[in-house]
Amino acid sequence: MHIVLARSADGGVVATRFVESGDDGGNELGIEPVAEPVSDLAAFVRTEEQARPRWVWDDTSRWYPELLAQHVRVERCHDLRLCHTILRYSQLTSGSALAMAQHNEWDAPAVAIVRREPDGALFELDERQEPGLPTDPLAEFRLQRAAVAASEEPGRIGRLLAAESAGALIAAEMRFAGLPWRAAEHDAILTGMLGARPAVDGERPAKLQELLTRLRELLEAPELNPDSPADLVKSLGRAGLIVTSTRSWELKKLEHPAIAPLLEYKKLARLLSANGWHWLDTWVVDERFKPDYVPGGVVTGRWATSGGGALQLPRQIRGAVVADDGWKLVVADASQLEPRILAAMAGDRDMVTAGAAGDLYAGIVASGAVETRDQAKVAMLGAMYGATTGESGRLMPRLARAYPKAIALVEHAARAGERGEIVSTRLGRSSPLPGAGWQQAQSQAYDETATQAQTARARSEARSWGRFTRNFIVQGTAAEWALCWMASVRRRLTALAGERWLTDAPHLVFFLHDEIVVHCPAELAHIVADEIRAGAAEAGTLLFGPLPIEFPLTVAIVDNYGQAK
DNA sequence: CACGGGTGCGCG
DNA sequence: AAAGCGCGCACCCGTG
Repeated sequence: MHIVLARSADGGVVATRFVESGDDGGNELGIEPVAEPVSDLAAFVRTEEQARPRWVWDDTSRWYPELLAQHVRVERCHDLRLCHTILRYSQLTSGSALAMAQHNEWDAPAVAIVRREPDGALFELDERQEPGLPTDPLAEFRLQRAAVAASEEPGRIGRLLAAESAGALIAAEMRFAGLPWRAAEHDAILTGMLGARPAVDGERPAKLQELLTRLRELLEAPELNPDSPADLVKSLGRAGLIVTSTRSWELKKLEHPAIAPLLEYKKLARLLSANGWHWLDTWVVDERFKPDYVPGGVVTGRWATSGGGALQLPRQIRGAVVADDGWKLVVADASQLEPRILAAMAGDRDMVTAGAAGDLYAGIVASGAVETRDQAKVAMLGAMYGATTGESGRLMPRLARAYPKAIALVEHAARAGERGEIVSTRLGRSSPLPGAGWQQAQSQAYDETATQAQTARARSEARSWGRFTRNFIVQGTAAEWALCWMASVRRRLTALAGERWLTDAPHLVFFLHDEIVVHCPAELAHIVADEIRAGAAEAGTLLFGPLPIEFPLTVAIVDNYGQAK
């Protein structure tokens, strides 16, 4: 059963039930649905949830947080906006009325309803301000059902929509629970590396100030601001150090007494500005880090974040992520996920076999394709990213001889992209088309009047788009695997919880593309680890059926995140 | 003063 | 060793 929730013009909530009608594939929605007003949303959802419906709503981020705040969880949902975006572009539904229709309000990104102030307070923004067209979830849901039903692969696209929606629920729940964060520990890390917090915001902490003073002396540049690349290049030049950029790896090649303190300054300045005390004040509230996850925020289907930089948490400060007393963190990451995804997608049995023993790169070396593990790794990255030069570019052909099926798959995706065509992931998320400027440059390149520079530029842009589509199928399918994994883990943890509320039982607290963190009572940690492993196996089957491919995990049971890996 | 592009670096 | 994919964020600096 589905229950569609909508907001009426007067701000009230209206619910409409759908009951599946036999085996018609879901296109027809059976008896004509009746809308009913809902006065107490939380109570309504809590009651109806016992029948395990799938809740249908415009944006999970606009409905679910307030339910969670009232301690109401839902098992399943259908996020209309996220699903609309998938169906709009998917090659599996390209002939549908939804895909053929003009762009409309469902193509617009969800509007954030809260913003975070530096003091940690939440600032409420207006509800969707843009006038737009009135959204009709019911009509949109019908269009989406029809698009899936008419697809040649309703199973695949249906699984993708379910996984994407589950991801939206998980994002809201992780935001609600937050990542356990010890502000005092974070402060201790900062103080140890930078010196005490300055009394006045904006002043440099002691260690940074010392480094700056030394740098200015060593470079004889009393006014130097190392945060300004232009200023730095100039000052280095006056000291006889000619550089075209101030990137760390570039500076490392130089021999000069100022280089070591400069690299140290850059490292500490980065820590201070990205994850210093200001970040701590803004994003950590009541010993929890609560970032805004953005499911589907990346074209490939990966999540993004908005504010807080949750997906870039530096290793330096992971020691501040500490489990509550009597609790543990179970940290699990999928080993070598993307190359394994590639092997599975291509059905390349030799590459699958190479990874079967645990270390795919070691397996590639054992097959004789390359000599060292580092070579295997660099060559695989080159294959997935489209390297043409350097060691990676040189090693790739050897990989192609050893694993023709896997390499042919990414080469095929690259050629399609170069021609301006669409490619798709395993479950049917499709790449966007290149922009109008790209198309125009390509057609002009074959024009007789095209200059050599124009032709070269067009070729370069074509190859660049080919690298994007080459990577899209792998990164996007890996993102699907991760969503299925996480959805499975969530289901298993919910079963484990019984009647206990979300944060009183094992629950997901972090997700990082191919890695998850579960916060759980210490005595359940080993059971949780088993469930996480079972979830990975389930995700593999969901995507690749009976293909005997393993997605091995590295699982660590720790007190703080810094201890993992 | 606000805005936006460029740079650099954190993560996968 | 620094090439090839996807991001977000802080900072600098030129422009309006």
